[in-house]
Amino acid sequence: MEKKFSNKDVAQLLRNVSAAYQVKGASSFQIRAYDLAADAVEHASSDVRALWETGDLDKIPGVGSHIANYLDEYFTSGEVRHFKTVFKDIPDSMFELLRVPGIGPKTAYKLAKTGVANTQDLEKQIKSRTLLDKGFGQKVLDNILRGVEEFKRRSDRILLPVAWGVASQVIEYLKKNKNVTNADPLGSLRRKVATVGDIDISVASDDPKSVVEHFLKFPGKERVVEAGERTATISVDGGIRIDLMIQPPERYGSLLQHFTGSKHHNIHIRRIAREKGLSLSEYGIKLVEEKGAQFSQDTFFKCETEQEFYRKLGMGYIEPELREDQGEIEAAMAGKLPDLIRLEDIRGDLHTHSSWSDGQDSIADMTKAASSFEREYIALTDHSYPSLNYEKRLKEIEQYNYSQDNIRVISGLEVNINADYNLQITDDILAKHDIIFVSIHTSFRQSKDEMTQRIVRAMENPHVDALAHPTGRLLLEREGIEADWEKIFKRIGQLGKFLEIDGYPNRLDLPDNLVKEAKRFGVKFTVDTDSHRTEHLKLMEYGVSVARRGWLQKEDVINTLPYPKLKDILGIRD
DNA sequence: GCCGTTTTCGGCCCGACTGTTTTCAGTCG
Repeated sequence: MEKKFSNKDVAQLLRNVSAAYQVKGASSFQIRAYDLAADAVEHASSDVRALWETGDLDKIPGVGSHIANYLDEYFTSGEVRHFKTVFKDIPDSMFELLRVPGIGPKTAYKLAKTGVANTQDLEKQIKSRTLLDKGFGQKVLDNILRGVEEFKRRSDRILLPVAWGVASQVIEYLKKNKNVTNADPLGSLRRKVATVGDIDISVASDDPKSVVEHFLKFPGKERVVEAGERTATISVDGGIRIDLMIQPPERYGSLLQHFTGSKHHNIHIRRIAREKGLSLSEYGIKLVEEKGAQFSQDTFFKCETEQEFYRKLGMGYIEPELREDQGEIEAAMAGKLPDLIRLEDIRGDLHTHSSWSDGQDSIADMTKAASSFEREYIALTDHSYPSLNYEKRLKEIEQYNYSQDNIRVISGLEVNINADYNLQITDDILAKHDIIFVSIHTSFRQSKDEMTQRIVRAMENPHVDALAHPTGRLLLEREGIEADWEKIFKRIGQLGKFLEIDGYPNRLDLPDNLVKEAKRFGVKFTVDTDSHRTEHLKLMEYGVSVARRGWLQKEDVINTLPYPKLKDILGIRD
C-alpha cells in the first residue's frame, strides 16, 4: 500500500495525466506543466508524502495550487476525481504501451483502442499482421516491433560506471576517425547521475557525414535506430541506446551545453536568456529581439567552449555535476559557485575490506594496491564478525605498518547497528581500533522513527566515527531505508562526526541530494570506495562525483587531509 | 497548469529525424 505513494508512483500518475491530456488535445502548456511537475516530484529530495503531511507540497517547483490540491485528494482518499474524468474513455493498456521506446501517447492510444492489451499482445499482433489494415503502415509497425524487442531486453537504467565504460569505448572508437577533433559524453552521464538511461556522445567535427558513417560501423552495434546529417542513434548489447550529436568545433561549446542538460537547468537558463532577448540552441546564442544596446542586430555567438557560453549569459562556468536547477544558476550569476572537490584532492581511503572478513584480498595486497594509486593512507574496516580474531588482525596491521613506510594503514571496523539499537560488538573491542564505521545491514524496513533512533544512538557511542552507506540503498535493486535525515544530520553535525559517501557502484550512498542537505547542517564527509578487492580501489572517482553533485568542496571531506591532520581529527593515538 | 527583479495576466525552450496524410504529426532529447 505504501508503495503507491512513493515519489516515483506519484510522478507516474502525473505523467499518465500528461499522456491522457495529449491524447485529448489539451493545451501544450498544460501538458508540459504536468510533465514538469512529474519530474520535480520524482527528483524531489524529500518524500512527497511527507511534504504533503506538513503542507509543503507547493514548495516543489512546478507543483502549483491546482496539482497540489489534486495530490491532497490523492493522499487523502487514494484517488482524484478530476483525474478519473481525464482517464475516462482511455484504456489502461495505453499506459503500459507507452513504456515502449518509440511509442508516444498518440500511438499508444491508437493501439489500445484497436484492442492491443499489452506489450506481449502488441508483439503477437504485429507478427500476425493483424494491425496492418488498421491504420498502421508496415514501416511504422517494423519500428514499433524493434522498440518492443528493445523494451523486453533492457533494464530501465544502467549504473554510472557501466555506462561510463561503454561510453569510453565508443569515444575511443570515434577518435580513430581523423575528422573527429573532440568527443565527450553528454547528458546524465556527463552530469554523473548515479544511474543513466542511455548514452549520449558529442563530437566536434567539420565532416559530420563521415563521422556518422564511422559511428554506424561501431563494432558493438546491434542496430541503427536512426541516422541523419549530424545526429545518429544506434543500440548496442543489452538494448543500450547510444545517441551521437555532431557540430563543427566552433560550435562545440554550444553543443556540449545544450545536451548536457539537465532539462530543468536548460529551461531555467533559457528563460533568463529570453529576458535578455536571446535564444539558445545547440548552434549557439542568437539575438531574437533588441533589448538594451549590448548586441547588434545580426549577432550570433557560436561558442566554441561552454565557458564562453555561460560568460555570454553573465554567469560563471557551471560544472556539469551542478546543472540540476538546484540553485546553481543563481549562484553562477552571483559569482558564488562552489570550488568543487576533485579526485586529486583525495589522499586516502577510509572504508575497505580484506580477506579478514568478506574481502577477497589480504591486507598487504589491498595496501600495496592503494599505494599504487598514490594514497597516503588506507583504513581496513572489515566487518565486525563476532568470530573474528581481533587481536591477531590488529597485530598484522601493526606489523605491516612497521614493515614499510609507503602508506599508513589505519585499523578500523565496519560495525552493524542491530535492530535493537545495539552495536554488533562490545565497546572494549571498538576502543582498540582507530576508526569505527557503523552501518545498517539488517531490518531495513523498520519504521521511520525507530530507524532514526537506531542510527542516532549508534552515532552517539563515543567510539563511533562515521555512518557508512547511510541509506543502505542498492541501485536498481533495493530502496534505501526511511529515516528522519534532518534529525540525523543535525545530530551528527553536533557530535562533529562524519557521514560517508560510499563510492561502490551500486551504492553511491549517501545520495547526492542528501549530501547537499547534510552539508547545510555543517556535517563533514568521508568519500570511500568500500572496496572488497584491489580492483575496486580505483572506483574512488564515482564517490567523488557524488560529492561534487552534492556541492562539496575539498574542506568538506576529511580524507583530503594529510595523515597528521586526519589523525588529529579522528583522535588516533600514536 | 505554472509563475513573477519591469508582470496576478500572458507568456511559456528549441530542434532533429521518421514516415507519409507532400506541409505536417509524432516522438525524442
